Amino acid sequence: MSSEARGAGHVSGVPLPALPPTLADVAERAGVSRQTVSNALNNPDLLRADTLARVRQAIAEMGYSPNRAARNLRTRTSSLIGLRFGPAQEGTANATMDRFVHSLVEASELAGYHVLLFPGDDDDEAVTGYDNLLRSTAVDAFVITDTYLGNPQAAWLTRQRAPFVAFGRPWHDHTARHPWVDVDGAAGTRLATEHLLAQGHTRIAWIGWRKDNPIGEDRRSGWFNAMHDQGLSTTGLASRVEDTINSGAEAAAVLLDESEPTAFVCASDTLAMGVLHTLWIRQLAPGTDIAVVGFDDSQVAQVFPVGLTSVRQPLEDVAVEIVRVLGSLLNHQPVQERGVLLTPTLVVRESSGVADPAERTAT
Amino acid sequence: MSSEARGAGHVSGVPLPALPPTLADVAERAGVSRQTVSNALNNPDLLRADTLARVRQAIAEMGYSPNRAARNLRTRTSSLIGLRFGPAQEGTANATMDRFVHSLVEASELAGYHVLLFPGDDDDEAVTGYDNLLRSTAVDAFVITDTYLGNPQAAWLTRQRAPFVAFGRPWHDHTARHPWVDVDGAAGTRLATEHLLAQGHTRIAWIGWRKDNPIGEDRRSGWFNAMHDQGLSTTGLASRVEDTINSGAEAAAVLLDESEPTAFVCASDTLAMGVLHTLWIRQLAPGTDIAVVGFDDSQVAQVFPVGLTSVRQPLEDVAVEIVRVLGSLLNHQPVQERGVLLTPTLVVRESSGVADPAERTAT
DNA sequence: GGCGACACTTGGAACGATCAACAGGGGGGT
DNA sequence: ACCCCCCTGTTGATCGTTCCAAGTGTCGCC
Repeated sequence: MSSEARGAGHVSGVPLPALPPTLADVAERAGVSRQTVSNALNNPDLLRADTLARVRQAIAEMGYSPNRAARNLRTRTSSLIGLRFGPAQEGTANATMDRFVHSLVEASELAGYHVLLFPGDDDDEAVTGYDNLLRSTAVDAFVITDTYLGNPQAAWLTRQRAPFVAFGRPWHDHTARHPWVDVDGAAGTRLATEHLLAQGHTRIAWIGWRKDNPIGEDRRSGWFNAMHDQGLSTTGLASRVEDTINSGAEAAAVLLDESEPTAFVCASDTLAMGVLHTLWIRQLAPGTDIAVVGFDDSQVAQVFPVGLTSVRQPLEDVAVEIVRVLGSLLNHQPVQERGVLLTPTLVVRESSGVADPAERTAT
Repeated sequence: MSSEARGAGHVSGVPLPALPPTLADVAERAGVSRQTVSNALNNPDLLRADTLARVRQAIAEMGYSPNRAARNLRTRTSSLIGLRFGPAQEGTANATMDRFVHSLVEASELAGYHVLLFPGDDDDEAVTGYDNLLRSTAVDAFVITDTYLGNPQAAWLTRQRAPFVAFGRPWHDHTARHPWVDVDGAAGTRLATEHLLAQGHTRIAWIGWRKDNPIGEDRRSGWFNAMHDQGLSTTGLASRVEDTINSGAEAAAVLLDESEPTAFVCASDTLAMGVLHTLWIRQLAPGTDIAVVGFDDSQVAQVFPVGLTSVRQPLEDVAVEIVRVLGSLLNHQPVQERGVLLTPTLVVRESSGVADPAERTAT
């Protein structure tokens, strides 16, 4: 084992002693005072180069790492970001949350934060969770993920002056003043539609969610505007249904019978799976006879034998943005933008009719 | 708003003051000393009933909650359980991890713990993560989830005397002495096989993973033994492939051609999806012509038009067991069992040939 | 009435870090 | 030669809780 000084990522080969070393221990070994060691960690610029090196060596030799609790107590921070991890959404093909959490964990780590999960099946439980964590100063900030109509969580957190960033726009609440990060769904469906237009399709159908869902209407507008920009009619080419495979399959059947579209853009991969199902039943080849594009790039889309072309949300970027805004918030720096809107990409696979797309990505 | 005293779940309607109340504030209001308030929280038995009530009322009125950092510092605990949240496994139909994390979060909450996520793409990064969290006393214990052959994480944690519980048996390391909780995969596939046998199938094929995967071999043994218990031959009925849809589809095609099975038991839903694909191509109706059973009860299984019968791991129970063992470990109580093995259930859907199963569950 | 046992309560110290304020040394300007 | 200030590093106090050992009151018993 080398004895050279290493940085924060140091991993000692020896077992942890019963009581880990403290700042004072390191100070004594390095022949300096506690505060100097503290400065070596938090304000290295204040130290002379040789002193800094000496302290760092002592830190490395002893395998010292600052006690979290003590630091938290003194600085009134925790370096923890709270995230409600509600009940698993079984029964849908959507694993967006999973991917997002991964991205958030990584982005947080880079910014020196960790992610703390807490349960909460409904709004009341969620608020109780927020309240407990806030009162006990267990977390520095929150990330909230569902910003559906009238969600009381954002309003409650705002009232408590708790720092938080939302993944998702405050669709119905124009008075909301909290920072948010979201993905431009309309841009995604426009991308999908233009991808199909570029291949000569003119009768491109839409299968989306019910009208009261603002996210669904947003995605729909991308298809709608892309069509009309080309002077193409959308009459009879749109359907609004529940987000289930069966609904998607039925809607596709009806549209095929009544309007003879050559391509489908869907508000979700779940609906797109329904379309694929109908195509199979009718012996129509996805990609060759009829093109299909989904939304979310779910596991099903990736894994299916006929790869499903799908709009992919840049969740990694979303997480990075959220952490960035959170950082500004916590350092009392002004947050320039109220909201950040990111553009998704299109993952092209066989179902949209491009021969051997080899997982191409269009932007 | 009522002014009656409420318990720990109290949610105040008023915004949080700039500085939350402390133990001393509550003590002053209740006309007692700090220690008495502390006892009211941690050792209520020590207080006279009327004093306890008075203190509790003050706590409720002020919306007091003990400062986490101070408590952690003093007691050298954090009430946090560390869980590595590695890279998302895209490209498989498996969302087991997601469901497990949810269960763990809920079970932890009930036991007074929270779950802390940290990244780590490979073993080295994971160990670095463990090391940092341990040295800074940021977590009380760990839960580790992948116990594949030669995983150095368990050995490292053992060497550091860090409390941890593994989800998964230490398959290859018989010297391992750490506690673990796992699901009996063989029992699951036996359940699946016997379910098919009960419906008159005798030529039941197996599609599993490569031989070097002990989990796959375990699951295979359940099918194998169930068949032989009935005096049925398994010759030519087994296939070992990669865990992809395409591999499953190819294996199914070969088996159908060469051995004419009437049912398939698969080591994963991913492979089962492949089987379904081959059936579609060959115009064979799943459930009616050929029965199929998967493993993991993934979203795909639940969501597919032809519901996929699948073995479901009792992840909720796994989480509860893990937290229980963790609790014993942290309270220095002896842990009776080295390992806990839980039995999965079978979720019956259309693909196994039962008419209108209506999501029945067999145990 | 006094004494001891018991039950409950109290003030002081400690956990380990950071904040605030200050001490000594050296260099530059007047 | 003097003053001042910057640079570097030190000391005492503090965050809010729990542990420790001693204090106070009440009660029963002789």
